[in-house]
Amino acid sequence: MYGYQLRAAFEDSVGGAWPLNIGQVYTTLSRLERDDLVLAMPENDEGQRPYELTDKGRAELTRWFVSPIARGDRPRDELAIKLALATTTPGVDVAAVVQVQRAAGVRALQEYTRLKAGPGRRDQGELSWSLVLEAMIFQCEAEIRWLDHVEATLLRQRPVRADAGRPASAAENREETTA
Amino acid sequence: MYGYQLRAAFEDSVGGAWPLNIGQVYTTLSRLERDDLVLAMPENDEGQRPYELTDKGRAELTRWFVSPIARGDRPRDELAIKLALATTTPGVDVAAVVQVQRAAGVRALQEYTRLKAGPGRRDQGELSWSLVLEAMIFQCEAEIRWLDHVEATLLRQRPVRADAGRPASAAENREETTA
DNA sequence: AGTGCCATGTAAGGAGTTACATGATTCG
DNA sequence: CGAATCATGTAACTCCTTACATGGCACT
Repeated sequence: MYGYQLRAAFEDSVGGAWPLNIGQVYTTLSRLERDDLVLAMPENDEGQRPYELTDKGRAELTRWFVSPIARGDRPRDELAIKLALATTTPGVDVAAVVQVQRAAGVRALQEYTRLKAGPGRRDQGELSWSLVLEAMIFQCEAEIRWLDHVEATLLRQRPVRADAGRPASAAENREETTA
Repeated sequence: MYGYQLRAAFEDSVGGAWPLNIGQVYTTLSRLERDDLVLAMPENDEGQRPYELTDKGRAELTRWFVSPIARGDRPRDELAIKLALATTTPGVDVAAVVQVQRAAGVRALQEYTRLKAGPGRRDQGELSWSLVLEAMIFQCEAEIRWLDHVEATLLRQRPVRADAGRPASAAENREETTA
């Protein structure tokens, strides 16, 4: 395939959930060629430059498919980091942070559910796209459950306060937080 | 705080789940200073260079705490992408990919559970660290449930085959897949 | 004639990584 | 004395992003 086709194939598979920048496709193909994982063919009559997998590239691809993704090379979970820092930073209303994020999660879940119930696609990418959508739904549900768990933990930790859920004022932050 | 302290504070909060490279701390502090979000103080007697939040920086920090993390700026889910591509790439044994990943997920979950039941830390970072650990547990459980769901969907799609779960051989990949 | 899509790239920058260099202090 | 830790940085690189530049081709 050539660059544009690769992007189209990727975005078709994930149903447009993660758009892929075309510029990155070309720079990545250059690196792959440099590392002998793909081979650039000469430009054809239509002005396109298709690439082929080398044996090394095919081996690497197979390795990727058959090895599990290690826990270690997962990206950091920004939400978990935010909550962890919120509990260790004075002057931050953790309960408010939890509530805001939970509401956003519920909204996202509704949107996903609406998409899933929606028209459905009549093309060959339907299966892969619905798998991706369901992955997002499962993740979103887990996030909401975790936030509920966090809230319960906080209530167990410090007893209920009358003003729980109220956002911290800028004034309080100025008074209580430091670099 | 100065660079080294910031890293220690971060790693304490997340319980060492995500190590933070010290080099990145300094380059990031430089960018933050350039953007007027922090202010570098002169080197003190112990040869340390503490930083202070500017008003702009404090406002940005508050904004981060009180706004939910948008769905759009989540990193791509490599596992979902792998499964999506596996279903659209000829010659890939999707069931085998699911099984390998599921087994890894179950192993990870056991490890997390062991950690949670473990000694526990007697310091002030105990709460935030246990929240992070539980976030990983919830995510891991969701991943396993999703993989089970994918497997069920595949069985509904194509009927059961006698050799399901068998990894694709390199030979088959060579014969059946293309760039 | 202009708009939009196909198709190829480049440039600049953020965020992350590993690796390296340098000096002070502390501990066995 | 040597090794580890504290503390500050730099360099090179990957991956990803936005933005820009260029040219062909099709459709109104």
